[in-house]
Amino acid sequence: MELPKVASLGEYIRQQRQQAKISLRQLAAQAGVSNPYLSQVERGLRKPSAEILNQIAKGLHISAQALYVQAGLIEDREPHSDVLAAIRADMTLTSRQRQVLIDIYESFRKENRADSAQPPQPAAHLGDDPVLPRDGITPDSKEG
Amino acid sequence: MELPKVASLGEYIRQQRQQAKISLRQLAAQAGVSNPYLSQVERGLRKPSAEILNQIAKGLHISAQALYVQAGLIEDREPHSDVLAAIRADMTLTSRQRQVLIDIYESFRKENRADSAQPPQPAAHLGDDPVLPRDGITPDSKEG
DNA sequence: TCGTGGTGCTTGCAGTTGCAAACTCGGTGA
DNA sequence: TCACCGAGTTTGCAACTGCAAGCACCACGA
Repeated sequence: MELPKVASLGEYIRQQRQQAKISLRQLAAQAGVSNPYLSQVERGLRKPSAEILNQIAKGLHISAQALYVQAGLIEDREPHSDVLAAIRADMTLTSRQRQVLIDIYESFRKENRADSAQPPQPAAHLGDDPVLPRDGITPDSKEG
Repeated sequence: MELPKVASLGEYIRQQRQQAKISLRQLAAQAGVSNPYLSQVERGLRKPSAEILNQIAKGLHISAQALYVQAGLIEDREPHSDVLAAIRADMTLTSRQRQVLIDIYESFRKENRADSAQPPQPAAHLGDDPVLPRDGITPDSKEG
């Protein structure tokens, strides 16, 4: 795919700028970028780097992530569930560990889907085996 | 975190890659970038665009935001370690499954803490053995 | 001693980013 | 009518990204 988002990225920036009631040159100055370049970005003629995006976000006093999402550089929400997003974002894990958790999680979901269309039923044959050290874990078995 | 910025980005990527036990070329292939360029990025000779960063993150199975933070493109105010919260909030899992995931996650973290003060260590001995559901899981452990 | 296949690194180049300078257009005052 | 000012835009260029091709090195087997 081309970059469908880029077009809207510029519009989004321009929109935000106009809502802030500041001129292109003003924003350019606040963001520390040149005004010609900002002009081109707003019109979708250039695809700004993340660094520039970051500066523009600061100039607009909005979150950089909002712009990254607009630019298609970040998924608005992680493609799958929040669990996967959280696992992926957890920098205290090794990639190997991450992969294990992801594999297990996905297999759980697949299993739940496969067993029947029903949501989470007993389906314990997987989780039945403690498998791992339970130290001071809070069972927290509140299933919905 | 107390991590420097762009300079450490390359090191961080290399570290993550080596922990995943994959070669530079492998990661380059998985990320869809050229291996010479990835080499330069890892050595801090080039500053990758957000798009490339995004692809590298996918190749490493880590969140793009983690890399953006490393690159100094995003302020690190992401509540990244919400794995437990996400797991607990996931209604598609059975409580058993939840418990398994939590156990594993806790053990991973404990292990990383115990092995040394450093966050992510090889620590493959846990992740290496799937331990779990061999139903439909694809461990996908594509290591060397 | 070769050849083969695996690392990672260097080089040269096409394409892009981002900027400085200069431009157009509309409004204001003498 | 001028000159001036500020809005956004166009142009030309240095600097950079990212890739293809190829290099250097090492381990292994014939």
